[in-house]
Amino acid sequence: MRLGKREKILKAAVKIFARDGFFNAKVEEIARLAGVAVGTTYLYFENKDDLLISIFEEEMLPIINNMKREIERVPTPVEKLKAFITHHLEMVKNKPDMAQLLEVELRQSSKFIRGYTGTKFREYLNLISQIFEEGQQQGVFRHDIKPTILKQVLFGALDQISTNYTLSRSKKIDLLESADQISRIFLTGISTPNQPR
Amino acid sequence: MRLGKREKILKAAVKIFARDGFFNAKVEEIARLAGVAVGTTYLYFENKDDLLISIFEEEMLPIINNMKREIERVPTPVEKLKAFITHHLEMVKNKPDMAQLLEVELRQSSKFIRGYTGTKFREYLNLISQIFEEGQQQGVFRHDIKPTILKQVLFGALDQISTNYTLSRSKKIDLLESADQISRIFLTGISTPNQPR
DNA sequence: CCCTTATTTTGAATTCAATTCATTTTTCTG
DNA sequence: CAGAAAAATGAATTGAATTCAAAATAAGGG
Repeated sequence: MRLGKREKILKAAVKIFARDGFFNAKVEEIARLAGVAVGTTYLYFENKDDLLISIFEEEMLPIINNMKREIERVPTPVEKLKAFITHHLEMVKNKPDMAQLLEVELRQSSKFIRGYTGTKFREYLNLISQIFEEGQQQGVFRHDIKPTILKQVLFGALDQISTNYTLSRSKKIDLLESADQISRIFLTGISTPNQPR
Repeated sequence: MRLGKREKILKAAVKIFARDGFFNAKVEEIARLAGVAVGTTYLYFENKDDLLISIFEEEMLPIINNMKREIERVPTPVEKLKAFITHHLEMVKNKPDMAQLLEVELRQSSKFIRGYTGTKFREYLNLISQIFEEGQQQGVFRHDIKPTILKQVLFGALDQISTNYTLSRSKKIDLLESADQISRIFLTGISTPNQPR
């Protein structure tokens, strides 16, 4: 039938994965919540891994689009990078279930582990390098840093902070403050030295 | 018996985990390679997770000690931090099996996921914040950055680079170059602004 | 409408590996 | 060396992912 049996399963999987974690989530539970038989799940997805990867790829779409919009809201590369950092951590705060899925659970999928990082993830990372390259062209960012390395370094930093936040039961950590600190470190770190006036 | 049945199992587990990955590794194989029965494994370790965590905690010991030695080799906080970065990535290069275990497979253990990060890991991270605090006291590092955040941000950056290296089949990535780039970004980022002379 | 064929769905049966535990083997003690 | 304690074994249990023969549903075609 047309009206999204696949969608139902995906929605259910997000909930169950978020509640129980990828590993403890039972395919049978997902099927039950979706209102289908276990076997049906395997009609739409190869296996549990594939289910997780599919969620990832699907959920990344709006996230990437949001981020692009957020970035284009401001004019300069410096502001764009700040916007990226802040917005990324805001997302972690606002959609903790999804964040947990993407940051923590995803790493448990063997497909992810085995090198297939997914198109959408790469696309997300490339937003960083694009901003950086733009800044280099305008002369505001240093030329002795490679965009490919920078994008990983910045993402790694953000991801570590996010993971830490997601895992810590008591949400004492102030993500907004973290965003500010990261911006400080990186913007100073990558900007061309001020001309001595 | 005294002569390390536990040790044998640990050694075997390192090999099998590295070869097959945590998830695909079979406890039976580990037992076979160690020359014991499956059941024996469960006499020394609670379960597969515990085996992984134990490897981690045990292998971290020499790594931390090495790192401490390496750091103490140089006098200034700036050089210490550079040493940390370089040495961390050198380790990744020299012990890829272990690196893969620690970076990638470890994240698949549900115990790790569920917040128990392990004492040794925290100790390793704290090496960073200690260096940084020392630098702050000496006035060479900025005071508007929190050591707790910096240690995560720097580790996250290193870890992302490492993971990427570990996963990429073709070892084209030059870790030494990455170390240099990371040093540049961070040292500029966290140092107190040069006095205009 | 009814029959036939194709498509979708089902859930019981299979499979695979982690974990358990009654039994056996080894070590220790007096 | 007997008997008790400790350590080790591996066949049996368990739990969950995955499969697949059978049932339900949809789609045509006359």
